[in-house]
Parts: sequence; C-alpha cells; structure tokens
Amino acid sequence: MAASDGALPGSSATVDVAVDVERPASPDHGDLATNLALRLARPLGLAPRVIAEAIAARMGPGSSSGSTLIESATVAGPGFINLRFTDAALERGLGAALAAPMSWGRVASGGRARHVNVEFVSANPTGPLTIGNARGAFAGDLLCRVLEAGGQQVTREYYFNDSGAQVRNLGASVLALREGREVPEDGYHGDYVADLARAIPAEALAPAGATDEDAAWSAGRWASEQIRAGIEASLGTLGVHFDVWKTEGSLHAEGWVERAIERLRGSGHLYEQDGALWFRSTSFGDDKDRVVIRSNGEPTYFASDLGYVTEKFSRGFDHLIYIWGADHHGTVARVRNAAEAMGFDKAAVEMILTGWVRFVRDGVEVSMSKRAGNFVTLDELLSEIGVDAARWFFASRGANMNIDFDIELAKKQSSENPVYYVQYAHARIASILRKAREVGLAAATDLGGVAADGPDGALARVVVRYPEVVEDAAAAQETQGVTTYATDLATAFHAFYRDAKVVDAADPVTSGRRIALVEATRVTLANALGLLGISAPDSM
RNA sequence: GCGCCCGUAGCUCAGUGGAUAGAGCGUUGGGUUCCGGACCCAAAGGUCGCAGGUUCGAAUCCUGUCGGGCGCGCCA
Repeated sequence: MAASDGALPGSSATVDVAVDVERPASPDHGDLATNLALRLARPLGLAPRVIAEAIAARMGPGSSSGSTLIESATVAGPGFINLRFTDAALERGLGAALAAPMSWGRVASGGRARHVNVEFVSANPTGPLTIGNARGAFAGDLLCRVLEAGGQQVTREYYFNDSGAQVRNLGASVLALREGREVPEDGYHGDYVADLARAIPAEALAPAGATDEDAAWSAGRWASEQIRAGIEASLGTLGVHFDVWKTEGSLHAEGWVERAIERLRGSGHLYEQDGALWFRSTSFGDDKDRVVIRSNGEPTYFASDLGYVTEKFSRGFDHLIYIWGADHHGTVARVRNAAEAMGFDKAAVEMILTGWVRFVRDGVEVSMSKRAGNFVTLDELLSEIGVDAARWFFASRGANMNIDFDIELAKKQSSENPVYYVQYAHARIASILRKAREVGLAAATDLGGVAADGPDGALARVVVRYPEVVEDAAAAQETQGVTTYATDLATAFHAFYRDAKVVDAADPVTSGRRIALVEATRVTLANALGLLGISAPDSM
C-alpha cells in the first residue's frame, strides 16, 4: 500500500515474501510485531527502516488504513514494526471469553472436520500397565485433546494381540501357579499372575483330558481379558478413554490382512524368495525388503500392520497417527512405504515417537522387567503423585524428548509443582468471586476502561492471547505451549491481585469491571487446564 | 559399520530464523493493617556440547565432530 501511493519509490511491482507476525518477547515491543519491512528490504532495494516507517505511518490511528484495534504502530530495532492493541481490541477478547466460556479458545472447524485416528498405548494384555506405558498414555491423550481443541474429530484407538504366543504363555504361567508348580522360565512372574491363578473360574479351564496346549490357551484367553479390563480401568483413572479396542486377531478373521496383501500384490510390490513373501520396501527408500508371509506360511506382524492400515482407512479417516516408543523408529518407514504402495496417501500416515522416560527414585534408576515381575505399575505411580501432577509433567515436555522422572522428587515437590501454582490461581479467583457475590457485586457488562494501562491491562493482555495459544498447540500437535501459557496467566493474575482490589463496595463500577476481568481469567485458566485434562478446583 | 532421536542455568525442562535465551526447583536477601502467604519482589547463576557454513539476523537451518540413547530378525 505504501508503494501504491508513492511513499516508496520505484516499486509498484508485486513482490512475494514470507512475513512473520508474532508476539514479541518483551511487552515493551507491543502486542504484535512483524518483520515485514526486513523481508521487503532485499526485493525493494531499500533500507528496512525506511520501509518500516512508511508502512507504520499508514497503520496507526487516524491513518487511511488504520484499524480501530490498533493503538499504535512504531518502528524499532533493525526495522520491526511493533503494533499495540487498543482497549477496544482487548475488551473484545474478554467479551468473547465471557459470552461463550465453553468454546473460548477452541478452534471452530470450518466445514467438515478432519477425522483423525490416534492409536496409542497398545500394550499387549499380559500384565498391568507400568510406568513405562505412562509416556504413551499421556502423550497420546494430550495429543487427542489438542487436536479436538483445534476443531478436529478424533478417535482414540487401542490395538492389542489377543491370540499370540504371549497369551498361551500367560495361560501356562497361570495354570502352573494354580497347580502349585513353578512358573516356566520364559513365563510371567509378577504377583498379578498368582492373583489370576487364584481367581480363575472353572469355565475358563479346559475340559478334562484337554492337551496342555489347549489348557494354556483357554486360561490365557481368560487371563488376558482380565488384564485388559484392568488396563482399561487404570487408563480410566488417568482420564484416558478409548473409543475403539482393536484386536490383531480380528484383522485376520475379517480378511483385512489378506485383502491388504492382495492390494500390494496388485500394485506389483510383492515377490517370493526362499519360500517367503516379501514387500519390496527398498523401492520406497527403505534399507531392506520386508517379509510379509514367512516361509512356514505364518504372516508376520508387519502383515497385520498392512491389514490395519487398510482397515483404518476403510473407516473414512483422513489421517492416521501412531504413537510409538522410540525403539520402534525402525518400523516407521516400512509401514508408511507399504501404505503408499497400497495406494494410500503416505502423508496421511504419521508416526510420533516418544522419547524415553528414565524413572528415578532417590537418584537410583528404577529398572523394570514385566516378565521378571519387577516393575512399578501405573496405578502405583498415580497413587503416589496424583493424576494432575503427572499430566502436567508430561504436558510440559516435548513428546520426543528423553526425560527424567524422579518419583521422590515429584512427591516432595508436589506442593510447589507448577500445576498447583496454576490451580491455586483458579481457586483464588473462585474465592474472590464468592466474596463478590456475598457483598452483592456482579460482573459489569460494560468493560469500558478495564483494559487500560495498569494492572488490569497487563492481565487482560495475557487473557486475550489464549485462542492463539490453542491454535498454535493444535498446529504443532504439542502441549508445552499450553503449560507455559497457563503459568504465565497465573503469574499475571497473582501480580494483578497484588496491585488491584477487585471486591470494593466503595467503588462498585471499578469492582464490576474487575469482576468481569477476573471471571474471564478464571474461564481461561479452567479451559487451559481442561484442555490438558487437569482439574480446575474452586478451592484447595 | 549404517540409520534415527537427544545435548540449553547447580537440577528438571521450555524456547514454530528475530530484539537483552526463559520457567520451576534449589541458593541468597526482602515483603502480612486489605478480596486465599500453595502468594509477591529482588539477586546470583549461560562458550545454547564443539567447529565451520548459509544471512541483515542462528539455540533454531546445512556440514562435520564429540557425548548419551535407540534401531539395524522369516521377533512382537
């Protein structure tokens, strides 16, 4: 625009540059900043500050292109243009939070929402979930929540094997204990196996005269379903609820694996060698080809993957996300390659690999083996540190990061954990609002002036940022930004509380406006915590 | 050997190419006449593993290198 009215010489041509608009780190730099002029400097052949001055002059109040939402546009540093919101812009944001608290910050899906399938945990039911499964459970659920907040439709899915050798093995271990024998060397040794041995009902036992093999399968099927139900209950206490529990066996029984293989064969990417059936994964950049059907006629786990991808897409999902441990990174390429070979969009098949959690107790790493029965269950962990603290811990760290989790430290610091800091701010506000009701004060509908400079404006500026935080989190598929923001908002509130009196019968007008501001803050804190699956208590 | 992930304050971690690299914990010092002191204010603490490169600008992108983790089955 500056070019078209002649303020900038010799540049009526169209230029195409990528421009960033962002939140400055320092409040001194206003509410928004753009590097527009820095990016235009090269194509226009002009000094960045010259361009910036010309543009800023046309964005401020009273200018032809000025907005009622922009208080000022100033040039700073090498050529940044810093914008400052007007009170009206801030009040519009507060008003939105107060008018529709439930949807405040949630991104409305324009048109048809993208359907996403998120598969996570997927631990086979041969033992209770351990702290080793915590990462996947929380990372998966947090991802789902952030996608939902971003306007997408999410299906949470748990995949497990109810018919593999592990099940027979489990059954053999249960039967051994029930009959007073030693658990086989390669069997399962946890206390839960003994519990199952005591509880197994007659119906789950094979009829007299059955082979040991049949007896083990029968007991194993019963035991694994008990364990699966226990896993579902454990996840429930974490606030993680799955929409679909899918078995590997069903993929074979319903013909999905077979159809997937035919699909691959039809595309010419299968060949036989050494009596086995191979997928030519190397055609897609993998380091080696992969066996689909073993020479003994048994399909591989990879074959099930093929069937599962096909089955998932048949349900109409636009996007598939797998949450896997970092040790599975070697299988990412082959599954995505196979999806492509079967004619699906490779970009629609996404794997998120979680980093390792090194659990530590009093400085000593907690090592675990499910088979040896030497492990800490998820239930035990949660009973020690609480769901809210655990959720916050994982939400505030990148999913792919290797992290340390000191259980004793988490317990010891629980009262100083950032999650309680944020919850405390919420409880404090709830208390203030109760107080206001007691003295007959209510939120003002006219916010006029509440967002002016001073403690009120500083708080309002943080509150109105919330929708952008959610949008960024959904786009990045990460939650760290939400925890950081929630902490910032709590800090802003505590500072406001120090400097401003909310409930003041002597000044009902200011009180009314501040009650509205504080209520908007409470709604925002509650929504941010809710987005992470963390409670927002009215007292604590 | 090849491949992938990770190296940021004493500790645990944020930081989608931007301005003076942040938070919590820990350390040091200070703050209650008033709506919740699980709070607030201040200070100390950094070669962003190292070395090059790309550019107006790099913790961020590229290359190399060191350190840690993981993976390289007709296992799941």
